[in-house]
Amino acid sequence: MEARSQYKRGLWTVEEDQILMDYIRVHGKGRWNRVAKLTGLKRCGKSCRLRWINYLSPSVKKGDFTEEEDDLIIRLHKLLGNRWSLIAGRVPGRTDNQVKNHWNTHLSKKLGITKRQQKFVVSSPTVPENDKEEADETNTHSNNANIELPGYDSNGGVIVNDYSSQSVVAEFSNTPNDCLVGSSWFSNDYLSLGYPSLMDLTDMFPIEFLWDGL
DNA sequence: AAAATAACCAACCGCCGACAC
DNA sequence: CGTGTCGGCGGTTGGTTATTT
Repeated sequence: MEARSQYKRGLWTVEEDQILMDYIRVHGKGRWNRVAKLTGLKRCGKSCRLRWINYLSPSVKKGDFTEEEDDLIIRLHKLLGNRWSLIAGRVPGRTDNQVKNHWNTHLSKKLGITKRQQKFVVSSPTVPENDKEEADETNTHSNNANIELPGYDSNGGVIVNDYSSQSVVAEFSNTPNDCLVGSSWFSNDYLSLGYPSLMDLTDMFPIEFLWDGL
């Protein structure tokens, strides 16, 4: 058991960075809890790992996000929701922390998205009244309650299979109407209003499958 | 110039799943 | 099967910097 007080917290110094980089040069990545033991660095394994991944790794791109990166992140977030590691995996040189911070401080404001709207509720079979209203506005020409898609239930929830045991019915907040996914399977009707965003489709399909639609 | 407020972002926290024993 | 360790994730905090009053 690690005594929390034995480890230093807060911002990393240049000296600490150097120690960590030296360790990784010799021992490679991983086994983060050994760093403190082998180097005397007073940082816990988690802190070391995070420092490497988010800052020290040569693959990390520093500096401002470009318009292209912004656009990519926006599209990916529409597709994946708050799955920052998945999004970051598609934005070369950016970490999940960078993407998350950039979204929360810049892009969500730019798009006028509140935190509440970013979240979705799992296992709730009901649609919030506000969302229902918005859904109706955006989809007056169809009665979506009668539409059933593979993986969806008739209440507008999506049945998310984890391929092992249970299924859960997930409920989603609205997504913006302009669907950027090419496949007709993901037409606007299914993306707006009470219908789930594409977020949990990643639980049903490989990311590569969804990625082709971007 | 100083205080108050907002914005930014690095780092921490709690939780979870995989794995070894 | 239970337990401990490790790595990974998303949400949140808090320190620093920039801007406003």
